Amino acid sequence: MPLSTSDRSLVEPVIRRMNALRPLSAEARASLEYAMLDGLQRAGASEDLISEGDPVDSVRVVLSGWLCRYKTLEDGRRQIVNFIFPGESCDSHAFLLPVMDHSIATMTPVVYAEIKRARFESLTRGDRSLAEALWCETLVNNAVQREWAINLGRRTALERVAHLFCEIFERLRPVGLVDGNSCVMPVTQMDLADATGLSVVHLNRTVQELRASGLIVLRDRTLTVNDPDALKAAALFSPSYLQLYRFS
Amino acid sequence: MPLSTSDRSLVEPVIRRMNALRPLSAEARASLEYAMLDGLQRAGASEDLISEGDPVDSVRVVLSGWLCRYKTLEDGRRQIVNFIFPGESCDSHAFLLPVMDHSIATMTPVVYAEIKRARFESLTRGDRSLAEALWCETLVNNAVQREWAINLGRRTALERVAHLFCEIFERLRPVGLVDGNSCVMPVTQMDLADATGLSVVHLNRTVQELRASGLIVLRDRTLTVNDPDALKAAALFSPSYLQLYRFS
DNA sequence: CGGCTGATTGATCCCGGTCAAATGAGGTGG
DNA sequence: CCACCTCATTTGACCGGGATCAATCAGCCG
Repeated sequence: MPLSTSDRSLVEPVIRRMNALRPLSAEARASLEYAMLDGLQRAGASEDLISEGDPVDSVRVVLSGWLCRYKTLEDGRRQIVNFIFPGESCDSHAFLLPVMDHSIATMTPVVYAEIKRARFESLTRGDRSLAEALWCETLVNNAVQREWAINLGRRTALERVAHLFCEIFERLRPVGLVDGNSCVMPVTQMDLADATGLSVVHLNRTVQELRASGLIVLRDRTLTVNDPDALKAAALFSPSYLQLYRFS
Repeated sequence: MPLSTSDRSLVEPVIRRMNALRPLSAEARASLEYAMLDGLQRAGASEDLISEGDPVDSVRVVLSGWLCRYKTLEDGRRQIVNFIFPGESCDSHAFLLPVMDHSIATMTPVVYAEIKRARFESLTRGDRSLAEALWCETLVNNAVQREWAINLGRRTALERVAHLFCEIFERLRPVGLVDGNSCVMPVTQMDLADATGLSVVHLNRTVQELRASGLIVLRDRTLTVNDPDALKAAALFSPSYLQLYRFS
């Protein structure tokens, strides 16, 4: 479908984020912007963009909406291993690993830019700043993944959910998606359960425990945290792994 | 301490591994080998090589011994988030992220090569093949980290331990540390517990369950798996995430 | 109004944690 | 060679966090 030139403002946060990860040359910035505008796509909620085992033939950059990376076991058990938020990219390893080891699904309607492999390679060939920014993103991603491991392995249900909420808040903030003490929470409790390694039932009870203790307000797909420090304390949350200083 | 020229054979597996990840130019290979031989180090068991929050000022490549990446919570709970085996490197992000988000400890005595940041940068500046091999290593690492997430979040105790054993086997094999159906298992049950998110007591009982069912023999720091397929089935293990085809 | 999806609640069970003690297996010094 | 210490493995008893199963409730949409 046709997209207006006002889409430029749509890709701006991506450029800003990449540039914060690693300073981009003016040319890299321009050609990235152009490539993104060239490949704008939309997807509905609950669609698989790519599945485990699929060949990787393009890089996707998220402009709006929430996605998740997940893996499943043969018998249907499912674990969301990470979220993907606006400004982040999906498959920056397009040309290094041939097939996906996990799946990527939309959790909400999504707008993203798809850059084909060949084009992406020509983007990074000439200028190493873009490749470095993407590598940097991979490294931050890796750090997030490690934090998720300790979350799943060693935190209690309450700590896990609180920690996830803290992380979501801090990751949405630099892209302007946090408004005061609130942000949208457009996903189902089933998704939150799969992200925290809990059953839906117990996730629900844990959310209610957080509500009862006054740590969160979760209503109408909106999460409000009146006392962020209290929530962080309950979650044993320390944001250093997110490398946020880069975005300030 | 002085190291003989026979150390060349010590670094050879590293070169081979890097080359499998991404073909290295002859110069890259030579200068990497030289840099490693120049920075050989030893460490005893149970030492922290670097801790969460420390600045990263060098890249370490493991030549022999087992290490682990771990994170801890304020109250002492500890999660091993990954193992590091011979041929693998520790901090390939030396020049992109300034401080460690996790700690790295030896689990056995270790020999490694330390390449200082400045030297490392000059290694990658001239030739992009080495940087790409390291990026590739980071990506594989990332995939392993995701598998650990589903291991911790969705597998039962028995599946987790079986899965860890399968992974150890497959990661040791390409560096020649698997002998038939056996490999060394030089770590304590406490370490295995911290890697699987279990308590030591329950890990012990799970190991005994694996023994009783005939899936493993674990004795004298040696792990033997007589029927690898059976163990893989019990673990719901599928090795694709390890990208092993590269090493065959 | 019926059907669907997601949130919530209740009852019950069991996997895995916790606490505590016993057993082994080196290592060391007398 | 033995006494002793330390660290790792193992076992037992008990408990509780979170899973499971099932039913109800609340929107939302056609």
